[in-house]
Amino acid sequence: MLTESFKVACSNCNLRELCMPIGLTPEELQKLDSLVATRRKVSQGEALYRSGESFTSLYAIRTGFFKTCVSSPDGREQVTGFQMAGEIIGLDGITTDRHNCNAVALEDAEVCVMPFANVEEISREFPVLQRHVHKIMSREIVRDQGVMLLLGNMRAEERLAAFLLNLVQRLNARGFSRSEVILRMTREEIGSYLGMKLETVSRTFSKFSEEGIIEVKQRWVKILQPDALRRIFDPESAV
Amino acid sequence: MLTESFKVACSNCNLRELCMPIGLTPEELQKLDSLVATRRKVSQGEALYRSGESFTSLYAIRTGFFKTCVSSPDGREQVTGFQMAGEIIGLDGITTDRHNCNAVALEDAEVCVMPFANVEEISREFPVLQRHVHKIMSREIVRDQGVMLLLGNMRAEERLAAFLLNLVQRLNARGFSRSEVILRMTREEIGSYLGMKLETVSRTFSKFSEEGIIEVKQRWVKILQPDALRRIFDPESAV
DNA sequence: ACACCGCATTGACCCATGTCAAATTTTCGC
DNA sequence: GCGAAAATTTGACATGGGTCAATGCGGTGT
Repeated sequence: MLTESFKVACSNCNLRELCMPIGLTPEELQKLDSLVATRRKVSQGEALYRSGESFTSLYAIRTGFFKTCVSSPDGREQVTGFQMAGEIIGLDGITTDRHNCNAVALEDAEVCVMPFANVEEISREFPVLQRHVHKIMSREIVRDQGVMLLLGNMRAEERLAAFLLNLVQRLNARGFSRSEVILRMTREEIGSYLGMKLETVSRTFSKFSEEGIIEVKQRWVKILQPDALRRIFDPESAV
Repeated sequence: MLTESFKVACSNCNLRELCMPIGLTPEELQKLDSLVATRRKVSQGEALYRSGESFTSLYAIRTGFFKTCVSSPDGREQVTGFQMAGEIIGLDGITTDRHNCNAVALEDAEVCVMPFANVEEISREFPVLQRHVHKIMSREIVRDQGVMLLLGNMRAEERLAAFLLNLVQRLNARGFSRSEVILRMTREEIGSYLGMKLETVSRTFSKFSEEGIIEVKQRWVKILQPDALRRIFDPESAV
């Protein structure tokens, strides 16, 4: 029993700085512990939630890697994001009390289930959490605007360069290498996210590889010249 | 003085059902009145806020029409949305305490200035407002995902059809015609929003016009066959 | 150890949309 | 009102990325 409560406590979680507000006092931290009701394991390929299901909770990713995607009425699928440990998913469900996209695990994963009623209740008496929730939602809005910029204005190479840089930057913030990645998603999923076909993704990887900017072997990618990627994405930077 | 306080009161605003939670008691309504600090007029072409400016307030549009846009490091501009009366803008500033996009009036406009500190304070003691704020942010996230789907998967005709349908639907909710619109934005701005060039926007308008689906004369558009537009956007619907 | 199957790569060709250019209409400052 | 500037339309042509098809690679289960 003690071990159980120990296990689901944010106060003891090594991802706390990623999910939760920073610089909390011990008492504040304790309040946060009641946010998380349970944990839930999601195995590779399984959905954490699906579009249309009723919305009850937000989820903090503890381990694993997810994609979120929406589909058009005629079945075309758009990946709207890739999420990793420490990120919060489920925000799309708040407006209509039903989820508006699918969240699928790209590798075996575990999430902290935070009933949204808890989140709202605790944020009312706890301004630091309230502000944090607002920031998380706003951050998602800003991220989405960045994706629109990619999709609306950038060419294939720029999209893929931006994608790789973003990915390693986030992995690096979690203690992984800033130059090597094992992609958890297929070429088709990358393409869907970036608004291009899987063949184009593959070709663009090959092109970067021929130019010596990266080294690719299937899912494994090594970034040899990060500055070259930055320059593709933003010709002015790092010139 | 009385007239002043009368003027900025949500409780007397005819747009209340659009901006604010519905079904409030008179006392609740009165609480809401302290949300809005002042009004601000923005004339056509002027920015309500710009990327990089410090964030202090959300804005409820009272009259007029806005676009929001982000730019890439090398200056390419992406319109991320068009906003009309009753809609809330400024959410992008919450994450970093700085605005992350520009909001520009496409016609003379007036907004209600809601200092975000007020919003947070009042929503702490007022769960209905708290929920409402969360829903507004979530709605924006869902809208953005829909735009990603448009940009990532749809062809020019589908994008423009979806754009027109969305626009008249929102105007209709505000009491305007569901078949006639005067566009407040240029072909270039529509194109930027939809990820296509202004020439393509113009050509697609002309194509719809030749097919008898709409009638276009510069900024004035009349929708003759809304079902045809729906079918373009979603081949299954309304067949 | 082998065979299968999903994923990735590569090539050849094509098309939707971008690019460039010119003519026309509308808007707006003076 | 007039003239300049901006917005729109339309045409001719170019091209990035899509489509279709064949091959290669590697992980998985038996």
